[in-house]
Amino acid sequence: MRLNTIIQGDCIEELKKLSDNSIDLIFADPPYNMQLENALYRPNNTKVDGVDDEWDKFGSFSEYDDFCTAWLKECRRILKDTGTIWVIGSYHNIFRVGTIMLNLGYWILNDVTWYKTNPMPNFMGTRFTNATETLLWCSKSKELKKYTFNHKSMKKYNGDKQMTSVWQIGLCIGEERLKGKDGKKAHSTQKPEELLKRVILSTTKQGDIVLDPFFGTGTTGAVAKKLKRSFLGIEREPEYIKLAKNRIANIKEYFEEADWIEENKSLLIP
Amino acid sequence: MRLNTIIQGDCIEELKKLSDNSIDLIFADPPYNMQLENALYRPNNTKVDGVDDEWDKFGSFSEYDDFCTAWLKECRRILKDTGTIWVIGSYHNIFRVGTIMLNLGYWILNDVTWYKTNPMPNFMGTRFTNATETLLWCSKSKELKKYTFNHKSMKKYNGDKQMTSVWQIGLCIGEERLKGKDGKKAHSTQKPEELLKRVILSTTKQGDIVLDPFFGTGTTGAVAKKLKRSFLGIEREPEYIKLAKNRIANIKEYFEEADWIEENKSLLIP
DNA sequence: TATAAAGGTGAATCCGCAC
DNA sequence: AGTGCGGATTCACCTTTAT
Repeated sequence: MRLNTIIQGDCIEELKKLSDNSIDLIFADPPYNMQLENALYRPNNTKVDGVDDEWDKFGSFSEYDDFCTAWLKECRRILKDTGTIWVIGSYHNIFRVGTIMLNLGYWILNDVTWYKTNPMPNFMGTRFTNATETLLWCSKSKELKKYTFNHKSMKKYNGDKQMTSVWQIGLCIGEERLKGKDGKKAHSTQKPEELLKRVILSTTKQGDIVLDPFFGTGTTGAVAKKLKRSFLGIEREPEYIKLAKNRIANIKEYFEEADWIEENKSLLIP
Repeated sequence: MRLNTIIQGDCIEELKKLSDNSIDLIFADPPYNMQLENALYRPNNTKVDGVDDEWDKFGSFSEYDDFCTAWLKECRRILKDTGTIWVIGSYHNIFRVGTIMLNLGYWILNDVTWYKTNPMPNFMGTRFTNATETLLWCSKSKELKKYTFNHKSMKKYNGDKQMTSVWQIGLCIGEERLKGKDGKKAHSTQKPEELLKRVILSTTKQGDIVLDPFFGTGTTGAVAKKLKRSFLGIEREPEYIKLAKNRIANIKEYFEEADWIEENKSLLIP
């Protein structure tokens, strides 16, 4: 298995080619199946540039369920027994994803809430501001208890208090947000690096292999590199792969990990 | 239909006796199916008094799914077209509940995160502190858009900023927590009144009928009374009913609702 | 140059009535 | 069910333009 590469192809097909029990961590940011129908306008009459990508369209709940069952089943097969998986979603899809994972035998360790510090408001005043996304962190099964969790590191990272399942993190905007040649956002759902930093720092050791089956513009790969983990990405769109490769190649600064290293000396690769 | 009463009996059987399109709001706090097998101990070897009630035990996912499908189906039948439903749960059950609701045709309006200000830590350091529960707020279907949502009131309640889907509220402890004759907590999962206050204030008008099919020790009834709404409770355990009746009868103070009244004059009952 | 004002934007299931 | 139109509706943060 060649590491630190991006495989171009269909997620399920490419997952099938990977070996049993070979991956330490999976981070998956699948399509949410948002079911948006009409355009949304702000109070000043500008149009919201929402998600209307083809990759987010499914014909029915049943189609979406079949898709998720297929890739989640492969993920469980290729995960090591000490490995865990993270799946991120919104209320549009996370309940279906959670049920499918439970039915496949996954064991939920935490439902982590990404509490957005700067969510888009509900302009019409018809609901509460939707301020969260949910991450499911799961082991392969209830019986497997030797999964990696760097409790001390996360406690230190959190100001010497045990980190909770609520993570207050801003949206990916500004410098960090990748732009296309037209100056517009290159990917409609790029995740903030801080989110991936917490994921990778908490649930991998140095040298572990992190797989992202919906690689997009490569936030998982970028953070893995900055934290000196190996990564493997699967992505269908050549345009995203191009951006991701360039992004990762240009990384020259690494995250400070002094605390983590201090607490995990025995895990370090010589 | 006699209002402001508690019906003793099986939740599903009693729901079946209620009329179509007759309820304005449902708040449901069903069994979570926690699947706790071994006792949990604190670092000092004291045992954690968790949920170990018979009513929280189900033989399998399928049994739990059947149970939830049955009561959620009845709830959808008895809700008015302008009504909505809230269901609270944890990661143990909320994904199954959410999927069942979607499959029954409910339409998710928000997934509200109850962010506990004082959650129980993870003593073993094996996971992140589980600091949330999730509330699903749903209408009967996608097409029904005339549900009650007191946007302005909630905005005022929240310091003149739109209220988000994250509610920071403490656990129900201290004076508010009902105790049995032995001084121990009377109910293992009593919810804080602040939670119900936000639910009822945001999604009912004065005089509306609020149904709680898992009434327990009556937090829903108590808050409904304090906010001058009518309530209807269903509860199987006579012991809980006794406590709830006494609790609600003793209420003499009402929540201040000046802001709400100011913003909703047209809705007031003469 | 510095500060202020104006404009843009983010995984969004976002109106209600008359015809 | 679809269309048209009057009217009510937003928060944090970053970028660009104006003073």
